[in-house]
Amino acid sequence: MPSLGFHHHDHSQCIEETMTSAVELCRRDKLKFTAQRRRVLEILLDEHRALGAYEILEVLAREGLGAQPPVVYRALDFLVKNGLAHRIERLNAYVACTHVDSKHAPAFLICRHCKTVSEADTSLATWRVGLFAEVKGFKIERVVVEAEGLCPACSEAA
Amino acid sequence: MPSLGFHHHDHSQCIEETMTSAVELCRRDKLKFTAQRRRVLEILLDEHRALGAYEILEVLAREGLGAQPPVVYRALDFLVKNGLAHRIERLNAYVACTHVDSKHAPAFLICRHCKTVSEADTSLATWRVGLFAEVKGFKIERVVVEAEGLCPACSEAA
DNA sequence: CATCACATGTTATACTATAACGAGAAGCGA
DNA sequence: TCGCTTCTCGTTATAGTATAACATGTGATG
Repeated sequence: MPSLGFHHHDHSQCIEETMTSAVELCRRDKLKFTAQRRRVLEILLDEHRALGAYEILEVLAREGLGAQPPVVYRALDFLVKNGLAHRIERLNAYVACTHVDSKHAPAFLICRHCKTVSEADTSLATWRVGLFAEVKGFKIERVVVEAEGLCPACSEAA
Repeated sequence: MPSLGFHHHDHSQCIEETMTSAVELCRRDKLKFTAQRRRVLEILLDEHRALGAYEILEVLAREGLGAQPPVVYRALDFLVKNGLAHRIERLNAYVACTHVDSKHAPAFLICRHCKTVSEADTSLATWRVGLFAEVKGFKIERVVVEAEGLCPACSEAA
């Protein structure tokens, strides 16, 4: 089971790799990876943490890249639609995807204290629900799996 | 695996039973099942559907049971905290619980068309996530599992 | 170079939720 | 019964999240 999140890791490399994947993905799919979109992804990547749309907007505004809500929501829509970021429903917030390119049914571990988000690229978590759905003739199109709790670091601190 | 939702069923009985369970639960736990709280639960029970807080508020307002947002949010907090209702994160909306009394880690099937919500009282859906969390030393406190798609009826209609 | 699709800028507004304060009502021990 | 605490309720104001709608710009393609 792949992982990433609550460990120390070479973060600048982690950012770089993801940005590279993103560029490639956009080239492949003929998508426009504009400055705004690029910057929003960078902002998300800076922290393995869920950021609210307005938090991101503040940064963009400081940098002169857009000052109104639609700006950031459009960039986020783009990133989410193309699998470069995910929306965390539980928090009305957004995180960079840490498994670009694999088409995934992600599950998230959300620390309620430090808001760090760890993504499991696993469709496994969903098969039980799938089974249940089948019984009822329900056609699943998307599954949200979000676990909230305490990450190792915050767990110790407490 | 227990179920309920996309079938025809004796709805008035289904409401009555749930209200009875709620009354009993409140007596047992010495909770005050006030008129407002009771009415909000009834409103939720009327439909196996996720209702927004303001939708509920409209009904309350028409009936003179409260006109301001805090009224409905307080009632919903009470119901959710005591397991009589659930919040659907995906929709920022609320549904009556269909498995009162069992302490559950519910999973939901949400029809994106008719907004009907079916609740599976299953901690099964979560075990995979639990495994993943264990690996990472994460302490899970709550898991949100919400599947979105098309229910049998809407599936046929399409 | 005309045009079409898409990206951006901007204003206004809708929807969701909570903070904060004061007044009433119920439970409980002295 | 009194006084205390705790919970419930009413109300105002405001915070936080998201989108509709319309105008403008820009780049790719035929």
